[in-house]
Amino acid sequence: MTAGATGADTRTKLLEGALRTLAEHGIAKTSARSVAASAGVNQALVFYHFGSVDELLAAACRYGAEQRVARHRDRLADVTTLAELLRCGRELHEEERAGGHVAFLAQVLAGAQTQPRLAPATAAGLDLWTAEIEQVLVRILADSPLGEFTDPAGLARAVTGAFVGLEMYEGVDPGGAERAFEALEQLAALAGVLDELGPVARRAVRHRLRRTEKVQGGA
Amino acid sequence: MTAGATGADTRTKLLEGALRTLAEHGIAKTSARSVAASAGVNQALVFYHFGSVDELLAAACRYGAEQRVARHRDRLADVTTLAELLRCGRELHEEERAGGHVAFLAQVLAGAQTQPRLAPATAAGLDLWTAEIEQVLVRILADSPLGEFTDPAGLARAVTGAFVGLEMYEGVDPGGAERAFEALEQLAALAGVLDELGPVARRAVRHRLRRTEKVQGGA
DNA sequence: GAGGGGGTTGAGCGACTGCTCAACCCCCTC
DNA sequence: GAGGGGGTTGAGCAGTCGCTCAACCCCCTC
Repeated sequence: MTAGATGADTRTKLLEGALRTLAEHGIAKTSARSVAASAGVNQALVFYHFGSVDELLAAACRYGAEQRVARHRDRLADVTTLAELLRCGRELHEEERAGGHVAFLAQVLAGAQTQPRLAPATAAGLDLWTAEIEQVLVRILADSPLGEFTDPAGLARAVTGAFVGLEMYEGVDPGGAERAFEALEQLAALAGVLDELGPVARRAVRHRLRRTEKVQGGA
Repeated sequence: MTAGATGADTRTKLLEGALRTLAEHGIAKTSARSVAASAGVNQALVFYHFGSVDELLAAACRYGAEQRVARHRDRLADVTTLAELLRCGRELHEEERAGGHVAFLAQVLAGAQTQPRLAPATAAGLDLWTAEIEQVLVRILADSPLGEFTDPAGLARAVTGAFVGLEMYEGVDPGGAERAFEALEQLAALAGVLDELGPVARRAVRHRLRRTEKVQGGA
């Protein structure tokens, strides 16, 4: 009502209103007026503080990703096993889905496909997760025979993409994500087997990889 | 121009116009007028043939998924290895991305998160892919020691979700999907190792799984 | 030739969009 | 007390939205 505030909290109100609107109503119905209403603020302030709706969404994307990553960083820091990483992802899935805290990323991600101005911010938001996951993967692969044959950065990107994709799939067909996570956890257990086999596996893997590369090179 | 046509091809014109508009301009800018313009048809026909924009999008989602799955079914039928499946996915990624033929699914998927009327059609479209992938997985796992420990249906859903997620990630940050696919292909090679180890691996996997279940049950 | 129905058309309604703007409030500095 | 600037407000413009509708064209049946 009054104008006594610093104005910085109006910015955050708008950012959080944008995240809420994105998650609840989707990017198609996210407008200056709907975000402002969710933030309890006049719609003209969107343009005063951010210049345009696109810039607000880009800022909200970064803001939301930073918040979420920071919130889960501690838990990810404890992960040292592939199985633990999957359990962590599953918990994250269940916790955040209720609050729609991951949904906003999916919405902006869809919008960014055809809106060049949103793409950099969305990529930055996803990269925040990818970087965090890469650190975990490096730790996991450090004392595993798999370590020398995999690229943690590429794998981290695959994990981030897979998580967002699964999250969206779950949104339109609830219940399937649980089975997917269970299947992936069973697969993760197999990786543990290689750890136990040790040098034998290491030699077998090396042999197998050479064959694979030959086949790929010949095609 | 003239009205001599059966009217059925106006329907398909609209469906393909919808797919084109979704892929090129995103769901936020997909309207009756924009789709009709892309189809070279009057905008009122959207409501005559489909009743509403939502219904057109739902129909287009099903139509597009069926077309794409049918187009790649033959190639998937030849896949008998995890490595081959990944190579196939990579080829599909590179071929379709140029034509935006997968992008429409991602767009409708995002819209369906908050638009209940779109969800069933989107889920059906994704399930078409998932069912196809599940068949491949069953074939792959048939004579592998992994077969008895994994759930093909859950895994298929994970694969579909991961593919769509990666596709969208690539859309906002091009170039990373290649590294992701390479990393996954290296991982797939490891699965082949287990095949070669045969009964030894089978026993080790069984042992490992029992331990994993115990840990999960205790937590 | 009269009638009818599937398919098509352009105009138009009310609602909503991004964005602008003059006016205003509050607080700080002179 | 005068002035100024950051922050806020409601009204308003031009454009697009989903959707409706009366009119129309073509072909088929009597």
